[in-house]
Amino acid sequence: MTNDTAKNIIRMSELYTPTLKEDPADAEIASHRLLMRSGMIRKAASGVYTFLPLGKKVLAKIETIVREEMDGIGAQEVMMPALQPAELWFESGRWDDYGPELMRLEDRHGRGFCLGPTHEELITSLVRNELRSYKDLPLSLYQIQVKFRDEIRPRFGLLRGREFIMKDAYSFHPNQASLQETYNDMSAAYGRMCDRMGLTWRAVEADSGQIGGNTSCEFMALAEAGEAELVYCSCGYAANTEAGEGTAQLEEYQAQKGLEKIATPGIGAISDLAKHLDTPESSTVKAMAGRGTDGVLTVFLVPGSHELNLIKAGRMVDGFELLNDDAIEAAGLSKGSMGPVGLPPNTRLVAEKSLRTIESWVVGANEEGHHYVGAKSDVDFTVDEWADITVVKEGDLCAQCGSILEGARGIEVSQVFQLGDKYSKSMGATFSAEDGSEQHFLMGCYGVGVTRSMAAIVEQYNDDKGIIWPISVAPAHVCVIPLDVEEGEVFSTAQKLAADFAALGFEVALDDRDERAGVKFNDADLIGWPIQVVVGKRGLGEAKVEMKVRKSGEKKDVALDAIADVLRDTL
RNA sequence: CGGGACGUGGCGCAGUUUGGUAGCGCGCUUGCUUUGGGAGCAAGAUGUCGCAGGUUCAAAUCCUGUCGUCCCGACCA
Repeated sequence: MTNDTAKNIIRMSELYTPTLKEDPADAEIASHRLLMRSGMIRKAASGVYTFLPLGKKVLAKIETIVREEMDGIGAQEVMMPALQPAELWFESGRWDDYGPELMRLEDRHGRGFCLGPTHEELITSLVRNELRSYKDLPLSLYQIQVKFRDEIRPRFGLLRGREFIMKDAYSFHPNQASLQETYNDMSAAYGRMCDRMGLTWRAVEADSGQIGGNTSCEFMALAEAGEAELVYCSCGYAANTEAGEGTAQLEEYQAQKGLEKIATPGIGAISDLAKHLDTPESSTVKAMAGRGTDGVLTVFLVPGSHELNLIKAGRMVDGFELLNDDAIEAAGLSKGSMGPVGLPPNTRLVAEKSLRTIESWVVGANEEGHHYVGAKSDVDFTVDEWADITVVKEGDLCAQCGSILEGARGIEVSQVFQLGDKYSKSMGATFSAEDGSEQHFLMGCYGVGVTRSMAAIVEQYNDDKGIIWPISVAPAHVCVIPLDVEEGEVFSTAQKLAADFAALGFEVALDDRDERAGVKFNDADLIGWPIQVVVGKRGLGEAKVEMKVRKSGEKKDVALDAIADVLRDTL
């Protein structure tokens, strides 16, 4: 055994891994509870965590996977500052647009800075001076670095922190074809990363949010604890519900001869209305009123079973905001019984396209305590525009193939965007094209939540005993557990096995603590080593050790001289 | 920011209703015994009861303010 090999063995007697018997009071979801209990992380403040030695090892594993995939598609690693001058954010306009989520501060001279929540500004300012010719394009740069976002509500441990580690990559292109090519390479690399981390995932169509741009795709680790909802279809279509499109399956309210006003005293909510009429919510129509920056009153009609998608509404009406209760009244409308019949003049009426599949609508009568049944489009009211404006949901029909969409929850572990020229234009980043003209770069940006991925993996790999790390990200491959650490055959055999495993290239932990068997077994299960090799007097009498596979729980006795081979075959 | 809950040794909690000067389990220290799934016995150490005011002879307990934390919502890579 060389000294180098010995140094690579994680000695539990010296390792700082304070495991907890009980769940911490402030941790709810599995990843938060188990990462805390296994001594991998500790909280410093709400949404701010320290990574202890084992947690740090897992992070390093994830980072290695990310690096290998980035390097593999020709992206180059850089390191940008977390502390960024405010001027760059003035240039892009995001000093104002980003809102309170941006961590702002001043230096002693009163100059403005922020702690970077993302790095489009920084990287654009970097390359605009040095990347001058189309001959140098395309170029992809990335970094793995800490980010800061002053989240409204940090939660779920590592899933939504105020400080977190992200891999962010940025690409620069002379034209759309080049951007598309890199975007495709990145997407493929992201899929491979998820696979290598062992995640069960789906790539979904996404909204591009605050980052800007148009084409965007999110990589979701499927998990009940996830904050995102998504729909997917057997044809391959998948989308975040905030971005996706589907056709709502609606039901016709009992055939009506014509418009009929009915009294619905005290009924405001769709659920109450549906109950009152003994009809499904999907046979009713809900109206939502708001105004954009142009001040025109706009009423959106969506099926009672569905929600209005405010992102889509905002895309149709610039600066759209829903009216509050006072404004509803001031506009001459009645909250709880709003509808398309008898709206104030000059109201813009937009209806969800799925509503075309039903003829006779149940709608509000714009009069408190009253609704209409049997309202018909083009007879009783006129829709100005039919559009996709609902939040898609499970059970809707796929916009691409017409099959029924399935629903799931997911953790957004990464996202790819095509930014276009949003930042190169606002920040004046240009290059000389082949024909000699000055053109704005087309950009892409690509993020991976490294710490979030770690939590997502635990969400998918745990049981009532603890974490079950996939081998690719485990803090070590195998833990050798001697049941006696006094001088003697048991301990010396365990030490030799650990050294042998390490010499063969395995990552090894040795639980050389003077603890009882139960403590070691429970900690090993909690920490989640993929393989445990137990060395005890009982087995050693027959020259055997016990190997336990954490994932399956399978235990078997293995002859000492065969254990290395069995280990290799199992890993 | 709205709604809800909670801050008591390192961790998990009781005690607060009805004020009387702080307790349990785990962990920690020492010793003996034990040793294949979170050991037993014995002896110990550790608390400005989040913080600041106030009421009272007396405050963990009542009142006011404040800070922190978690959950739901709005928001968001």
